[in-house]
Amino acid sequence: MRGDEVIGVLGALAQDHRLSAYRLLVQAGHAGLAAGAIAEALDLPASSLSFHLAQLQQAGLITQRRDGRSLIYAPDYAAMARLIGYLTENCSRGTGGGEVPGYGEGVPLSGAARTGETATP
Amino acid sequence: MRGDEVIGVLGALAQDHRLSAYRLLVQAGHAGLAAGAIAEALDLPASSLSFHLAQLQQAGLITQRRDGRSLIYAPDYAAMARLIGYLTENCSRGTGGGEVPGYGEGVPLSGAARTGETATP
DNA sequence: TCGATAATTCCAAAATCATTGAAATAAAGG
DNA sequence: CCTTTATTTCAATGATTTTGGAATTATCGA
Repeated sequence: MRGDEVIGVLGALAQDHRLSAYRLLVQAGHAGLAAGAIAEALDLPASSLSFHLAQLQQAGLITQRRDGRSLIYAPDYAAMARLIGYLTENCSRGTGGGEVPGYGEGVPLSGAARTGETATP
Repeated sequence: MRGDEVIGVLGALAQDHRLSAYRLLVQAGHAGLAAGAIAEALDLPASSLSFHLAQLQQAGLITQRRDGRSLIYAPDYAAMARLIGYLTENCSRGTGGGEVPGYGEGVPLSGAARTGETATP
């Protein structure tokens, strides 16, 4: 995941209406929710919600599909997995490579870092 | 971790200079870096960097300590761990609780979700 | 105490982001 | 074809964020 993509995903989630909408979609799971249902749940005007959903979609966090008159939004779990992978690998303890062996708090590397797993298989 | 704290941390990281600064500090590890060293590495005017470091500190992502004339910044790994925990528990697959048993991709619940931990209901 | 160094805080301009009503678009159902 | 329902796009407005120079604060060494 490139740095500018990460910024996009973080920025998309760093807004209360958008984080709420995303969480709602995660709760709804694979089936997703229609835009109207989200607007009602979050008590937002349709046009405001549309703006926020576009941001989430642009960041790759959610997908859109049409079902009759409704547009159904659902989470793209892979994007979140990639974000978590990035943060774990690039922004967490044991990541720098500059630590003096035997120094520090003695906490071993966490699973993904130790095994060299990446979030984008 | 409360929802508004998460927004604060995400917002703090969702800016390229700040994400770069934070990554630099993670690389530097526990020893940290002086503000001037960060400013030089990122090629930023001192006052701009100061603004960004304040944002990161306010979000709890970094700590500040004085060493002589220098102010040394270092990452607070626990804050990042909490963010990753929140995203894993509240924003990832298997988190909703609304899935039909036996349906879906057959991926089992992750640790925190399985044990019934919640991030702040 | 003075001068130099390392930073921050202050401030105003510039840029970006969020919000909303109204108009436009798309699909369904008479 | 016309109406209803669902949602997006547009344009205007207000709010927040980012920037960087100038002023300020803290520390050190002579």
